[in-house]
Amino acid sequence: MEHSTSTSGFSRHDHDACISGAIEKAEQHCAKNGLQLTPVRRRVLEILLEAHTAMGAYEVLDRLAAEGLGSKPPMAYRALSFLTEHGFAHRIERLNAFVACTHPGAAHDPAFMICRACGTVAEAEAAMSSGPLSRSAEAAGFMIEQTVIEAEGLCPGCQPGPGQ
Amino acid sequence: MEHSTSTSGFSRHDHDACISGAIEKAEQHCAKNGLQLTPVRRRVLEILLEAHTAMGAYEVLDRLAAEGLGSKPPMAYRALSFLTEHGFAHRIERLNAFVACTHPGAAHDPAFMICRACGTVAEAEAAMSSGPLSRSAEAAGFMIEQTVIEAEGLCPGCQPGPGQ
DNA sequence: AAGGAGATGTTATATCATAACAAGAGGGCG
DNA sequence: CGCCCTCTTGTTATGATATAACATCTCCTT
Repeated sequence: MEHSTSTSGFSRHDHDACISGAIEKAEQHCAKNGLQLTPVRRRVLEILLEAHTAMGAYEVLDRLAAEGLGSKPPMAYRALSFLTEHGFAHRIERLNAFVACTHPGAAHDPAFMICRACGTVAEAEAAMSSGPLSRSAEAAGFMIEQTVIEAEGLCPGCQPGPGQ
Repeated sequence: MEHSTSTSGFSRHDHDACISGAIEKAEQHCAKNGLQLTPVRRRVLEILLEAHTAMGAYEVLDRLAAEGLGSKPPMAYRALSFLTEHGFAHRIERLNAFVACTHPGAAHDPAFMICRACGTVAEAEAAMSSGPLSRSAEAAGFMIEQTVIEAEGLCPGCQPGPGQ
């Protein structure tokens, strides 16, 4: 497996297209599965997509409140739950924060690279079935249901070195 | 502990020896590196080792308070910080909880298997350098400093099926 | 119109974590 | 010894994250 495009979070890209594309995919997925992408949910997804970085629930809530879409914690948490349950966003445990999924719809076992300097979060495929953890689990007889795989470090743009 | 063995790390082992061994290793490491394994720190490590499962900071604090070793959150958090900073314990991000390290001293990049039924946490070597995340990071030019690898699922003893 | 399912709005509270400052213990050294 | 320095402990207060519980509303179905 090789798909360097899945790690494009650190490279330049057409951000408007990336946002509208993700929204469109979410709409299609909801239409197909009888889910409601309500105004609040849609707006939260847009907010996450625009940020292109992990945002805390209260940070999202502040934006919602500023737009009159809700002012109490459950409003943000419920929208974020909906988005994460249906694969439109992911929770980053390390940061207690949320990030829009960069390739929604595709069944995946996500892994994240978090830049500690600029806060950018890039998503990659974990392909757990081939990893060392999977082998440990098999050896121990452990049945994996969900995985959290998060790497923290420096993205290419934030690394020191010649030319910086 | 009333029993010298228990089912942990998903397999039976001599729990008393596992505790005393870990404490001894911690003492040696501290002596060698000029660190102070004070009564509170030592007791918190023992508590984590006895539990052999992830414990929340306030759960640890309750135990400390019952023993007159401290009653305010910073007491527990400071001891836990010391233990995690020096590799005697690990934080489980998924659970906002802490677990004693099962093989302290060895340089490692830990991975965890968390049983959602019984709460047991087993530690495995992640061997990140050989995993898919490492390849994605290399492809993206991302410099990994720390990793969080946590699998949630069912341990052998909690899986449904014949004979259970 | 009645009823159900899902979504929203609100109150209150639970849970997890740290900033900031005061005070003690112990060592090194003039 | 007396002073200073560092580390640790003790305490107050607050910040940050998250959810339980219940009332209401909308829309669809019957």
